Amino acid sequence: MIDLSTIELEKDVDIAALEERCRKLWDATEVYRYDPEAGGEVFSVDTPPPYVSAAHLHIGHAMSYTQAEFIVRYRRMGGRKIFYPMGFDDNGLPTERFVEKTYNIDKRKTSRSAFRALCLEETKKGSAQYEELWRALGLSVDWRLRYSTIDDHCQRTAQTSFIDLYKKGRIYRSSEPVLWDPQLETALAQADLETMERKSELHEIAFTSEGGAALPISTTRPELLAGCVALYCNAEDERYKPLVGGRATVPLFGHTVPIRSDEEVLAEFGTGLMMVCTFGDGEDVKRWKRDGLELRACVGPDGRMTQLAGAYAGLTTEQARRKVVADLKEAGVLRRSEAIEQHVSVSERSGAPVEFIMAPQWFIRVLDLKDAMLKRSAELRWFPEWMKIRLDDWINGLKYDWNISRQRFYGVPFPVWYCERCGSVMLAAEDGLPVDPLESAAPAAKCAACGGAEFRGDPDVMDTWMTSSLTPLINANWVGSKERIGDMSLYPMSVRVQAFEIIRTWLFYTVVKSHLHTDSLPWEDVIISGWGLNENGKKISKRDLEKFTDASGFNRYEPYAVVRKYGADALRYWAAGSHLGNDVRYNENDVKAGRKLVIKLWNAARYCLMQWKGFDPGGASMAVSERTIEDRWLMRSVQQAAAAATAGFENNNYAIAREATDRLFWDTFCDDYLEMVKARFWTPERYADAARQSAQITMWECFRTILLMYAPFVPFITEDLYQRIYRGAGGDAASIHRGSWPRAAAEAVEDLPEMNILSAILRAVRSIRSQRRISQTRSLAALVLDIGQVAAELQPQIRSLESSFQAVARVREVSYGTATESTEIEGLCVDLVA
RNA sequence: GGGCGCUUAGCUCAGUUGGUUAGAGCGCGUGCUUCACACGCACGAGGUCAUAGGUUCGAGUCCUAUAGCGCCCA
Repeated sequence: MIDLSTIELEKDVDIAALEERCRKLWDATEVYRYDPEAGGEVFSVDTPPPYVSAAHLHIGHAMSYTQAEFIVRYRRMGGRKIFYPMGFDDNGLPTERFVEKTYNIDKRKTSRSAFRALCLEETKKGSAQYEELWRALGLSVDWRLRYSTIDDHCQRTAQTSFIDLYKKGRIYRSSEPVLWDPQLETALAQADLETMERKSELHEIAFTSEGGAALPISTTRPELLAGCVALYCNAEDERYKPLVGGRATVPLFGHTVPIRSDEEVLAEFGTGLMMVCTFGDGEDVKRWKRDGLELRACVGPDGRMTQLAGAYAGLTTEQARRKVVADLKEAGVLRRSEAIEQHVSVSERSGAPVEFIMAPQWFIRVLDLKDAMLKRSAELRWFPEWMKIRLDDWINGLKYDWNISRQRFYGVPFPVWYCERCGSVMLAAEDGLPVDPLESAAPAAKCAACGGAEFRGDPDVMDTWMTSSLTPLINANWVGSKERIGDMSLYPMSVRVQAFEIIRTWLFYTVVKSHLHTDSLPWEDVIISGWGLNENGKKISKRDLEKFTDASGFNRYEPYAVVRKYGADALRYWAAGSHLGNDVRYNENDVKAGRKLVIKLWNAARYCLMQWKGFDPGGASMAVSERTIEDRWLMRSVQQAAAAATAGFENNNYAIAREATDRLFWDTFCDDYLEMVKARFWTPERYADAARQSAQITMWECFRTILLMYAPFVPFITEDLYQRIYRGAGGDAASIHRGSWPRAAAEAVEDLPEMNILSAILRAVRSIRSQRRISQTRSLAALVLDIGQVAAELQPQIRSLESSFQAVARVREVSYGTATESTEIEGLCVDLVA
């Protein structure tokens, strides 16, 4: 005999204490531990390693990580063996930028090792903060699987990737114009660019032909005149055709450049004459490479004009532009200037407009992989499906090979040395990775090519995506690091969950890497989440953290503050409200709704415990056919809701599951069912013991199912109630989160059309009481049923439900006669007699 | 300029393959001290589904165009 009467739930739930109890329990019992030896199919999860540039965590981060976690919890309850790691990206530009700002450091005036030490320091602080938040939110991560992109294992993986691709002939080193951030002074990849709209001026400037004629060109960048190396017109353009092959003189600077033509110059655009400089944009680069033009680099790596710019040397491009325009005007060769809206490519990290700079860099050849990548994209299962187009568009729009060199300090070094004499490349030995070639000697004493004995380590670091594109291989311990848990049986991983703005970077690069290294996809499914938006419909950002602190010091965008005020379950509940792939506007009120749910679950449990007096959950069950109609109806509702929730989760659409569970718990279970059965306990003299037992067993089973259905969303309250009520009563699983997700019941409950009559009466009675301002619970004398107009076949059903009517109407007797209040059942009228 | 998404109640959002009278939460109004919960319950008000056409017996749902918003790319 299991005695439930010893369980006591205090009247007011202490949410903070409850969540703390759960965290301790989960830690102590290692509920979320990945056990390679356990049975069941693996479910492995690849989630974004966030940048750890410290204190910028907002409610949007909390939302997106929680959404991914709903799916993990569902799979865990479904019996899958979960591999759920957490990574931190503490590598690359964002961290460097953060450190530069925090310590007010100029990277040119410090050493690589000193700077890296500061980065590591910040990284440590940041990741500790993240881990604390993730734990507070109840993310069911196995923290032993933590990685950070700067740790030895990740560096080893990234360097191995480099060497593998080098040996496969996928990587080449080339000195050519590359996308350049003049503020951070590093090369960039196409994916590191953003487009910015700005106001600019289009100037029409006259060059001079050999015959002395004015040749006007249109440009937004007159400061590049010093770097002008050619003029181009369309090959069919009659105006300029005769000049092709000749030369033109550049105004202000006086050097002459060839006049050439090709098919692509638009005769209709501007003056039909185009100036090519080294380098203004990708068009210039293309012609320079194709036609073997001269090189006149007039902008340096620091974004300032070079000596080639003569009087303008040392000025920033902005300053030079203004001065050149003024000088052109004075020289009388500026024909007109027109204000225009311009779209410029800027560095995602610094916001600075990019330049093209000549520098030797490492590239991964990807342009020849477009078709293969489109095929991979088609092989992936996308949730939601239409997100696939975003990857396909990106692949189709690729213009450059992937430049993986960055002229920065803090990142994974290239495992490469160059022979000082002949420049040959020497790779590190794979068994000694990771290495820093600036600190370690080259692996051989002599250059294989020339016999030289002097080597120089590559001073650059890898693009941060070079490492993060390997997260599936990092997790699956591709390189076989001894200290790591996990092996290649985890690979390809089950799912990648991420937001859409990094499809072109993280997702694309990861697919590239897996294709090249393992000739496979990195994962089976990809789930793309939306953004949390602030009240203005913009993506929640750091700025919202600064803006929305109220008088009491509470900031509704600060996840910790929200957890303290409403509880982690409440925040999670809000996150579960957005449908997959959709953005959701943040609303503090929606978090409050989550808190209400927690309290409601608690109170429902208290109520059930009251009614379970004398009930032995370990005793014999009751066949469905022996239960009352209300009980069978509840069971059927539970089965239907569980099926709907399961279908939602199978499509990774957790919001559908939450909605189905809400309707079941709030409307069906609390508002209707519990009210219907109260009479069995309040007026026991009117009911057989079997009717009470039927209710007790049904409540016991159904409430447990409701807790299970809510468990992925509100893991704290459901765990606490499970531990207090069900665990002691023969619940075999140590945690509700290891319990089984409700599967389709073996014994399906049949349709119960007569319940429509009962709920129609319930609603009619509530309406009458409300109109007459009678308390819903006050016992009344009689319910009068007027069934004269009711279809004949319904009449026996109505008479058979008499005792149910008496219970829901809370009357002492049911009688038949004339009544005036209509119901949802055609012809059926009712009335109440006080 | 191209692509993707969005536009449904005051607010935040659902609305499955086209099918009775378009739903939920919050907010609002009225009532109920009710013996799980007033952080509650009941009842109610509130929508020409962005606009204009079209297909159909029937359109929030499908098609076309337009406008506005968001994101991505030139």
